Amino acid sequence: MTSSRNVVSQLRKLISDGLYQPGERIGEVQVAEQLGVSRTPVRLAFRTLEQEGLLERAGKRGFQVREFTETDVRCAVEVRGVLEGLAARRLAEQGIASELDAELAFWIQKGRELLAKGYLVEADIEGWSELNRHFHEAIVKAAGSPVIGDAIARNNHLPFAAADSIIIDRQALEQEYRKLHQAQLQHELVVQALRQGEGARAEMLMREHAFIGLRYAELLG
Amino acid sequence: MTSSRNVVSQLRKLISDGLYQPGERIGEVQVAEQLGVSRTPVRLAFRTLEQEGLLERAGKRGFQVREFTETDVRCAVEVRGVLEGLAARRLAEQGIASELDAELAFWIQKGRELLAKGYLVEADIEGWSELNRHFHEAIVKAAGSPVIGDAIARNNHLPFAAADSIIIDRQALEQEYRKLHQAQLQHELVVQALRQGEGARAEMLMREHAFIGLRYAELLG
DNA sequence: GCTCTTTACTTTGGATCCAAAACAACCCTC
DNA sequence: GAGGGTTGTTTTGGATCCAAAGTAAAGAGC
Repeated sequence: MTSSRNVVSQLRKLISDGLYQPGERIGEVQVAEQLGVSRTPVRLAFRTLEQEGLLERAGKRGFQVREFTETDVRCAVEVRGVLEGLAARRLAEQGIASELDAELAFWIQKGRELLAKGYLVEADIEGWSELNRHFHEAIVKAAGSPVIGDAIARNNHLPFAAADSIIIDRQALEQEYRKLHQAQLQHELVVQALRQGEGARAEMLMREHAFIGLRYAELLG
Repeated sequence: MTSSRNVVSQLRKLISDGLYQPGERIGEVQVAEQLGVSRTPVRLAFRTLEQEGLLERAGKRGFQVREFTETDVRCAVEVRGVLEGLAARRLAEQGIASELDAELAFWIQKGRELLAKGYLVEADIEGWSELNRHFHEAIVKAAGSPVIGDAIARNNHLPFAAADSIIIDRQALEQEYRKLHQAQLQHELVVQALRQGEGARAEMLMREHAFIGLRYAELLG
């Protein structure tokens, strides 16, 4: 289990680092040697990564690294949007427990503090990524069924689809500050809607929020 | 590959047939013997089924059959609804090719023919399942990116979530006829919306359509 | 010279073997 | 009698071996 789990995550990293190019055929022995294990855990990992969508069957034999188009990226983001929107709507409809309310308030507060000084520094990127992930996870988790969370988790395996994969341009922290500021506002609006039991509004806000990493840059630049 | 693929689908069947109870621990050797193969393909299959969500890790060792609550079922149906809704909206927004238009028209026509006689016979169930699957697949496929289709496919691995898993009560074909009649109408409305480029309407119709197997019975009874 | 066939090599799939980890039962000690 | 440690059994994970399928290359026939 130790090694097997590691092989999966190591392979994920190798792929997203571009060591294995999209469309490139990927062999069991090759990977096994590179990671210093036998073929067995690699074979197991291939099956997992196939299901995750990072690998695909290459013809009649073996696997290849899946390649993603612009449209794929956009779709993956939209998929996350509708799924998180669904989670938010369900949550608003069933009402939020005071414990969850406190947790969301906590991450909202964290966001305010991070943005309070009016600009971004390098270290803030990690901080935002952290609070953003917690915020989204809290909502999805509270939606009542692991099924939605699983669907999101599987979608998030596509490296560009996860909520915390918001592309941050370290060269343009000024612009990124405005983007995160907007994201923070959206977080606060979502919480507002959740508290009021406004299901449709919470859903739409979450759906729009998913786009922030995708097409906000040009507007907020 | 032959055997490996088979092991996955055979196991899926054994699980959904209830031979392995939800929550029950499932051992590699046990399954291997039952299917007459060695442990290797079973181990591979377990990883696949874990990702599909039918199995889950049982503590520190092995797997167990996942159990699903009422809420899980409802959520899985809703997940399919929002995803197919997303596909339909994208499709409406980008416009449908004449080839797809013809295909959808074909399945619509099939549905009309099946329901034309005014009642259901046993054999119609299979026929409807067939055309229904084709109809849904055509829309999802045409939505432009495999990402949405993959997300739906993964969700459909939950046996009760797939569009063609509409529960048909063979004892009450009268009632089922009304249900399928309603489903047919919804199909036609979706096509209408798609042709008109009415994205939001297409989306909402698909989302509602997902519920038909779930909560229509009591109303149409 | 081109194509088809056969052969050799590469790579994956399945089975078996071995080691390590987990679980359970038992015994010993306090 | 209870708790903890130890031992033994079960089960999984990793490595290796063998067979089968696929691909590529080379040779023969036209």
